[in-house]
Amino acid sequence: MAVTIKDVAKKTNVSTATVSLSLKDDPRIAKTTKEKVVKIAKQMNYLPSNLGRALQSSKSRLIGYILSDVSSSFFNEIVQGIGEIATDKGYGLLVGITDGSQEHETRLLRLFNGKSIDGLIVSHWHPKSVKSLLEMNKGKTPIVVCSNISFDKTIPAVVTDNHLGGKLAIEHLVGLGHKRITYCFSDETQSRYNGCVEAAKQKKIESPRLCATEKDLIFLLKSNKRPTAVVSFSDIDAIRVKHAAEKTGLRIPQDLSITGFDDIWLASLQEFSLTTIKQPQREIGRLAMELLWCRMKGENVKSRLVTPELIIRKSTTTLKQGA
Amino acid sequence: MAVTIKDVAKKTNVSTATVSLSLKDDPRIAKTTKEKVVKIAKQMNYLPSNLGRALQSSKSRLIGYILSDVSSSFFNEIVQGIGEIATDKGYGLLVGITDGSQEHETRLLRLFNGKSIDGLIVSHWHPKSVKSLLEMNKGKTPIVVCSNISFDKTIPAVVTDNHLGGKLAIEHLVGLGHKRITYCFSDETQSRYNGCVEAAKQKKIESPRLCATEKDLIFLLKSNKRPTAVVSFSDIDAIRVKHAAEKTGLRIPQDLSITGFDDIWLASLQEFSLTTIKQPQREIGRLAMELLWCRMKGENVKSRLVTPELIIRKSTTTLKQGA
DNA sequence: CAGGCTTATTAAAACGTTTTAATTATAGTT
DNA sequence: AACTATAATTAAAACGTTTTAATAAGCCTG
Repeated sequence: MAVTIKDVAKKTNVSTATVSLSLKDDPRIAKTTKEKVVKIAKQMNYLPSNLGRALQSSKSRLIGYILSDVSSSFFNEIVQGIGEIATDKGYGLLVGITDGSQEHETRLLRLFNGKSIDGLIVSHWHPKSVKSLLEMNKGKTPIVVCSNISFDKTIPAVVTDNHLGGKLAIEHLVGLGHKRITYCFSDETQSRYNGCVEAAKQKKIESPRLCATEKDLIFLLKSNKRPTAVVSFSDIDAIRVKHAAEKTGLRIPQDLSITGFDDIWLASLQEFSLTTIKQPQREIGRLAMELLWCRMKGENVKSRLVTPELIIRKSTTTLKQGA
Repeated sequence: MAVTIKDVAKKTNVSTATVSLSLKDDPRIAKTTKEKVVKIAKQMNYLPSNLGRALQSSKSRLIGYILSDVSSSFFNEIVQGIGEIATDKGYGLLVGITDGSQEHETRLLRLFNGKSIDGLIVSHWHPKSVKSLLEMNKGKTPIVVCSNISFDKTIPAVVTDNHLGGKLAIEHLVGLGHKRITYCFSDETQSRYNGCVEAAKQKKIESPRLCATEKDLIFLLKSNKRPTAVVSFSDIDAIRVKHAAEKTGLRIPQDLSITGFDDIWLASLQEFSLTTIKQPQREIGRLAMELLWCRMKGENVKSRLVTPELIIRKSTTTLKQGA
């Protein structure tokens, strides 16, 4: 149906080779022929089929992105960043959402493999997939990890400097006079909490306590040596903390200062006005794609730490004297 | 690098045709040969290349999805729904984010065209793209619209019954005793507002007033015939309404009832606890992909209205007597 | 055993490109 | 005029499949 290179060749009275060469402005073709071909090709609305090209070059000009869940606002921006650069470079972005299911994930990986993607960005993976990912990466499909954690030193990752993020939060709170700080809830990355611990040591306050559930937190908040501030693993966690605190009658920020992490859209809403550690998500996505691009060109690249930034809003305040 | 059908053929001492036929369990091939081929193919880890197939059949087994912005929680769920069904059917999902820019959009369309997608789902389009979309749809690339609005009767759409949604909101509020209701802010779809108007007429209350900006709303709320309830176009708008109301000293819901639309994740948060009209987003995505699938098989399909549902939370309450 | 049927297998073409190496045409030297 | 060097073009192969039509092999049947 669509017009092929043969059609153009026929119309121009020239071989397909000449058409191909002309269209990429090869110096071997005489200027006059080139012009004629280009003109007619445009006239016929000729668009080279990627399928043909892909087969010939065994490059599909497709890259894959695997994540577990788009509904977390966090990854939206990353997708956007990746898509932006991918489109710029003329690559299509094949998105796979695993929903956290390992079965979905292997299915996707197989699907992607069949599509002969030229590269893969991964934001989430099941332990069971690691082997096949490493294989792909060793083979012809370079991988870049774009997440909170990197899973293998042989695979470059774009990761926020979580350690620094933790430190920033603690330093901010200590600056406001806080001395007893709790860390909620999860600890996926390890390094955020570690950053907190290190900063606490430097600032000579007691090491922040780790608290895993709302229930534990409420218990802690009711004790007589309750924390005056909470560092949360994420903005979402910060909201959980806020709810728990309000349940025990504490007001934010007068009675309890809270910091988040990520700076998702929510954090800036008046209701929350979360002081948080911002990750430049879009930039992270862009960077991941840029790195992948380098790898696809065969260059060697190293992992990148991106720098988080403290955003001060209204969920933190100076410690009341005598509290 | 990868093992091809030829490799398998060689190893089995049989032609590529036999391998191909065997692998799809064609009755023409003798049982014994079939078994041998299948066994060896599996042994060699043979995976047919989609590129080869695609070229041969001029079907890429790729479908495209175009939206303007993933960061709106609304579309996340839709992507998820589409992706789910697409993967089920063995299709890869090519996602394109236009960011609202028409330039991006044409670039994406071109890119997708080059990738020879077998179908396209569209959640957002620039008026200037309509012509080329209609062309694609007439050609070999069926399109399904998945959005608040459908843009052409020749293209099937999956759309929430917005008219009903508007009615549901009004009926709920009237049931609570409200008689003076304002509609905020945008009116993209027309039909939500129309639904409101119709329900108002049926319930014999004055027709809801349309209010386009926060400023106008504040002015209205300060007037002595202020509305006692607001129907918002979206959950996000509902939050804007809430802020505006609080700015003028009104409490939610005692002084002003508010309904949202969509039921995004945010709406269920304690801080907002929005009464809202839920759209089954994931289901919408799934349905869109199912329809597209039918169209790709050549079947004729009609647009589908999906039914919204009233979710009652705490942002609406009975009208105080004498207000 | 020639002729006719099945059944099993395969050669070859096709899909749309790109690329390499070969061919042809042109101009330039003696 | 014969030859060579250069420039311009192209034939053909390759990429990995599927499919169609042809061939080959085996078995009956009269």
